[in-house]
Amino acid sequence: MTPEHPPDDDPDIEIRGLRIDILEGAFSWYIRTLDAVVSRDLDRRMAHLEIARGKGKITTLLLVDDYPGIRPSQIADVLMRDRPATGRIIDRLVDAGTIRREAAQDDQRAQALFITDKGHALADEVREIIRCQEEEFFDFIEPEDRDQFMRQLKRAYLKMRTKWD
Amino acid sequence: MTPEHPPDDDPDIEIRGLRIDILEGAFSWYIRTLDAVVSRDLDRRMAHLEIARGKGKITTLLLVDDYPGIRPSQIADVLMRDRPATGRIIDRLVDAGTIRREAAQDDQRAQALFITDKGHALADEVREIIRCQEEEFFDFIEPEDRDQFMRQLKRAYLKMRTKWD
DNA sequence: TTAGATGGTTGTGAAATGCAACCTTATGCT
DNA sequence: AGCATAAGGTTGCATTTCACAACCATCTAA
Repeated sequence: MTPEHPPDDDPDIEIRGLRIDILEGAFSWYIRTLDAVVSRDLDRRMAHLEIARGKGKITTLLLVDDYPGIRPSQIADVLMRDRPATGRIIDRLVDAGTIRREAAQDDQRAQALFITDKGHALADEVREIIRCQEEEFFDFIEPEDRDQFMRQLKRAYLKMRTKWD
Repeated sequence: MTPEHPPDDDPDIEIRGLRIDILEGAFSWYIRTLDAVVSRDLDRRMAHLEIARGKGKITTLLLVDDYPGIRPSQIADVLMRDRPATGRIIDRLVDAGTIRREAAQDDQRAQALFITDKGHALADEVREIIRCQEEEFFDFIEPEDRDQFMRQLKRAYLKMRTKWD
């Protein structure tokens, strides 16, 4: 406890009177905890959509919608996942009738992915759900903090990617 | 595209030349993406530890180590998970011989959890791994950004919790 | 003493994850 | 040309997770 600090500035984290040890200062803990709650909330919002649950389908769907003919390996690259995982995400989207596989013209090994009408409509729904969640769920972030927090996240993301590649 | 912005200030996110649609401005996307990579890294660091993988075991282990006699329901509260999920996390820790269940003295329904010697040693290993990851993995966060980013995360976490309760 | 709240467990069904092995087509080197 | 190697994708496998609902036991308060 360091009551000198204004509580909102660098608060000691205490949950129901419990301290969480070293995790209190760990980036990983906050990121993982935030993720769990955000993802659960998102799952619920998408529960009726037959592409609910899991972490690559939304991104994949929007990518295919925006880039007709995009290849699975490009998607894997964005998702930072291996190809089997990416392939299965695509499987589910194809099964749901939202996207379609074709052989790439210039490379017989590769596939070109295209959105279907159903998929396009779904993509719009998904965009709306994301928009809603950003508004409703993240309303706890003060307006004046939003830009800064977003900038931090973007920077963290970009640097992490750089490291990854 | 708004080239007026200095690239490091509010960068447009582009991955291998691909834009990610509405997700580019979505908190959820960055949190979920960061989580995936952080968690994978952590899994690898803990792969040899028989409590690897998953999102509640570390917190639970440290809580039991710090608060002898803590109850499952308290842990569920910290983890923001339901009791079945928490119960199974405890199962795994018990199976691994790291903690022990007893009946709570004051309430026959409840359990009191205690760390074992093995669990205590493991908790120390885990703390060390967390420390390492914070240093090595998150080295992409500039030193001068660390405090601020951490503050943002803590605030977000605290407010999210408030909302949750 | 009886109804309702609280603490935990079990059962179920649906998925996701990462890894390794495998097939096919391009590409590059000699 | 011809052969080795890289790149694109798929399949199989084993492990784990997740949320929800139903269920049993105990405690508490009207």
